[in-house]
Amino acid sequence: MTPPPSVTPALDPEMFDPMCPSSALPFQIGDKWTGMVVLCLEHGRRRFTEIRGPLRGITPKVLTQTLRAMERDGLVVRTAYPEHPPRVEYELTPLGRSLLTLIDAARTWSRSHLAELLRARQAYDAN
Amino acid sequence: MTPPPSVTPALDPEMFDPMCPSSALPFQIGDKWTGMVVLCLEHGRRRFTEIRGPLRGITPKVLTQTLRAMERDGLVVRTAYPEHPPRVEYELTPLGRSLLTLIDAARTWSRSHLAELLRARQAYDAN
DNA sequence: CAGGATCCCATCTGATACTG
DNA sequence: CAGTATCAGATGGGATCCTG
Repeated sequence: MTPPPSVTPALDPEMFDPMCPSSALPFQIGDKWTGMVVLCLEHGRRRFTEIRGPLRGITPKVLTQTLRAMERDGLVVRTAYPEHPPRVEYELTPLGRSLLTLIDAARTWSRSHLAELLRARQAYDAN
Repeated sequence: MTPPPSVTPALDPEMFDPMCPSSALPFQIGDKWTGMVVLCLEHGRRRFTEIRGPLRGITPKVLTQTLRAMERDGLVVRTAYPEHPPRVEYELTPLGRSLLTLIDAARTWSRSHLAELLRARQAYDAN
């Protein structure tokens, strides 16, 4: 018997390619993982472990820190169900969802300019 | 005899109000000071000390680090004049100037949503 | 399953002093 | 003036182990 599936389709575990140079972006949403968490929650709520999947290598402690900070800032709501084993779901608030426009602006910038930045960096390092 | 004025009007030493909650923004351009440096250079090139003014409290070491990183990424060009005392000017490249659109997106987001974020934070901390 | 508790380290930032 | 050198502190992120 499979567990009841989330309302939303499963997250692609490789939605954040570690080889993608987005880590070179000259801007960041919140802390290191905040932007990726927002994207994980873009299409509906997710459980703790579900979010953890695409965030390759994040430890539970750090994910908890990230989610707590986001909850504090009103970006996500946390819902704990009194079950055993426990189940907790996180969902974007409208405020959290508003960050998507910023992430989109960042992506647009990247498509237009990131290659140039990386070229400049290589050229500089060649000397 | 006053020194030859920069091409551009002087920077307002209080253009970055330390009491302004922009430090609470859930996003950041580059490192801590990068976004502010971009804004300092928005209207033309500036000398090292000129940039340092509005960036209250930045040490020369950190400003140098910031500017070097920006030069590496092709965001600014550094021009040193062989004079005594030395004179160095920094100027945004078109790539660096392209960040202004992102900064603008951030500002737009702030105007619409930052107050709400701060309210959520206060409410959370009240418990 | 969803975390809490500890420990540790790298990085970032700043303070201070000095120099071509 | 525009840095460099050195040192100290804070902070963030991660590894590991443990638990309701």
